[in-house]
Amino acid sequence: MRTFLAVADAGQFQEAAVDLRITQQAVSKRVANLERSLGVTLFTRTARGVRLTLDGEAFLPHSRELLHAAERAAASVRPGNRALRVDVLNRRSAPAEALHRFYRAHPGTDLDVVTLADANVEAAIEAVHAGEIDASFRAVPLPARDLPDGILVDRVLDDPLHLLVGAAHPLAAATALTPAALAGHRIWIPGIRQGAEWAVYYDELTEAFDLRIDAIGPNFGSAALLDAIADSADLATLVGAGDRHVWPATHDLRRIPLHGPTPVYPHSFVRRAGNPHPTLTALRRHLAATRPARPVDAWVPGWARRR
Amino acid sequence: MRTFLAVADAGQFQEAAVDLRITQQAVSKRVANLERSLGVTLFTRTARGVRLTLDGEAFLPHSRELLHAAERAAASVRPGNRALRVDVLNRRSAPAEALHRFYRAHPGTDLDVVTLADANVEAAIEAVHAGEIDASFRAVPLPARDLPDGILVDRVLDDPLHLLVGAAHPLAAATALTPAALAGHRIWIPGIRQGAEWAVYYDELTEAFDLRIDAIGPNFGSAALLDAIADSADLATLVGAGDRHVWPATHDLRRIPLHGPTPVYPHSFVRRAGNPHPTLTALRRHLAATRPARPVDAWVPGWARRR
DNA sequence: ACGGAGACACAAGCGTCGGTTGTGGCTCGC
DNA sequence: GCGAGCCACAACCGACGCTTGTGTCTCCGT
Repeated sequence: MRTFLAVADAGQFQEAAVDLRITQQAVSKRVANLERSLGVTLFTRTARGVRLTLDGEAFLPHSRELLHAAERAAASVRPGNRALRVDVLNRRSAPAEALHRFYRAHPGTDLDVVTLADANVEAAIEAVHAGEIDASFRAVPLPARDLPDGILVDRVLDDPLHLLVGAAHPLAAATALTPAALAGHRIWIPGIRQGAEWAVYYDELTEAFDLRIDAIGPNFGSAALLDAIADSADLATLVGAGDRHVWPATHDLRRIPLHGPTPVYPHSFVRRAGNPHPTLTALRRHLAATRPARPVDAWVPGWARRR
Repeated sequence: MRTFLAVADAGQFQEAAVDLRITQQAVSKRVANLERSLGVTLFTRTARGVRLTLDGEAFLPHSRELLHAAERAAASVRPGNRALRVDVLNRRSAPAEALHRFYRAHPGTDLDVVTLADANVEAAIEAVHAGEIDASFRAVPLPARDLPDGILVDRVLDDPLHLLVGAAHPLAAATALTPAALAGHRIWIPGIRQGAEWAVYYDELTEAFDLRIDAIGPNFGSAALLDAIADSADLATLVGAGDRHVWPATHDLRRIPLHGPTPVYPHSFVRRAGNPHPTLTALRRHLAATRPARPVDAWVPGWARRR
C-alpha cells in the first residue's frame, strides 16, 4: 500500500523507489503483486513514468484511508501520546452513550473506549492511577479520603432507573411507578457478582424499598435477558434511562419510569489529577455542558449522598 | 491483524489457529510479532486461553476498522459489484460538492469519485458506455442523436459563474456585474486545452459578450492561480458559484456574481441506461431533490439551449 | 495428591517470498 | 538517429514465516 501511494504521488516508479530506499525493480514487483492480487491494472505505463488508471484512481483514497487506519491503530497503543482511553462499565450504559455523543460532537477526536475485564471499582481506580487508562465511569462508593493520591472523582451523570417489563406483566400498563410499588415483584438482574460495583448499589436499593432482586443464573448477555423479559408475565428488570439496549421489533417491551423518589444510578468520572491530555479537558467540558438536571426527588445510596 | 482479531474473538490461540487453518505455533508467532512491533502486550496468557489487555482492547476496534478499510479498498476495484464510480471534472467543482453532500446525507454509501486523466467529453462518455465508470458530470455539447446507444444525459446542475478578483482590481468593489461589463478586462483561465470541455463553453461565452479570455501559460494548479489573482490589479478569473476553492486567509479575494444575463455552466449527468446500481438510483434521486432553481435570465451556449 | 488434558512458548528445519544486481526494450527529445 | 530515462524480466540470495517436535504451566477430575 505504501508503495502504491508513493508511486501514485511520485508519478513514476523510479522516484518512488528512491523515496522508499529500495530499488526500482522492487517497486515494480510490489506494484505488480498488488495488481495481481487485486486482479486489475492500477497504472498505465508510459515512457515518462506511470499514470493511474480509473481503477487506480478509485483505489487511491481507500489506500490512503487504510494507511490512516493503520496509523491510528498503532497510535492507540503508543505509550506517551496515545488516544484518550476511557473505561466504561459496559457499552450500552449511559456513560457509553455520553461518550458516543461527545465523539459525534467532536468528530475525529482520538478517543478509545475500553471495558475493564475484571470490572470493580478498585481495579478501575488503580488503572487510572497507574496511567493505563485516562478515565473511568464508575459508581464510587468510597469516601474521598480513601482514594489514592491524585485521583479525582466527579459525579457527572445521575441516570434514573426504569423498570423494563414484557406486555404480559401486571405492571405493564403503568406510566410511572414508585420504587415501593415494586415490592413483591421479582426483579431479575443477572450477572451481579458479590462485591461488584452494581451489587453495592442494588443491595442498598433493595433494603431501602423492601424489594426482591434475583441475581441468580448465569449472565447470557443483554439479548438473552431481554428475550426472557419479553416472554414472561412476572419477570422484570431495571435499566438506566440512558441505557441503549437494542431488541428485535417483535419484542413488546415497556419502559416504566420510577418516581417518588426517583432512584438514580450515580455515575462518576474518575481521573488522575494533572493529566494534560487535551481530549480529557474537552470531554470534561462536554460532560459539564450536557449534564442532565438531577431530579428533585432523586434517591441514591447513602455512600453517594455526600458527593 | 486478521490473526489478532481471530484470537480476540476466539479467546484462545488454539481455536483461532483452527479457524485460520494454520498451526497454533504460527498464531503464537504472529501475535508475538505484532506485539513486538507495537511495543505492547495485547493478550494476557492464562491457562484457559488468553484475554485482551487494556492495550489490546483499545487496539481491537482500530484493528477491525483497518480490515474494513482493506475490504472497501479491494471492493472498490472488484469487477461486478464494486462501489458506484462517478467521474468529475475536478474535485473543487460544483458537481464534486454535490457528490460530497450526497455522501454526507447517506453516510457509508459505497461511492468512489474519480477524475478522468484525459478529460474530454467523448472519452468520458466512452468510459461510461464501456462500464469503466458508472456516471460522469460533464457539459455535453452534443445533440442527443450523436450519443452512443444507451447513454443518457440529464442537465442536473446549472452553476452560475462568478468573477474572482483581487482587492486591487478595478472591479473589486462591484456587488454584481453584467457579462458585458467584463469586456476589455483580462480574464485568465489557465489550462484550457484546445478541444477540451471548458474551451467549448468559454469560446462561445467570449464570442457572445466580446470578452477576452487568456488561456495561455501552464496550469500550476488552483493555488497558484489564486495567488496570482490576489496579487494582481488587472488579472481576473471566472469560477463557478458552487466551486470550493480554498485559499490562505491573507488573500483578499472577491467573488462577484454575474447577472443580466447570468452565465451558467451546464453540468450534465451522464449515465448508462439500465445500470442497476442502487447507489446510482439514490444519487439521481438526491440530485433531482437538491437541484438548484435555474436563474430566469440564465445564459448557456447555443448547444446547451435545447436540453 | 497425582496425573492427564489442554493451552501457550521455544527450537530446529525448510520452502517461499521479497529484495538486489544485471540486462533488455521502449519512448521521447535533442 | 542516438542517448537518456524509465519500466519489465531473469537470476541469485537471504530472511521471514510456517510446520513439526518438544517443553512447561495450570487446572481439574480421579
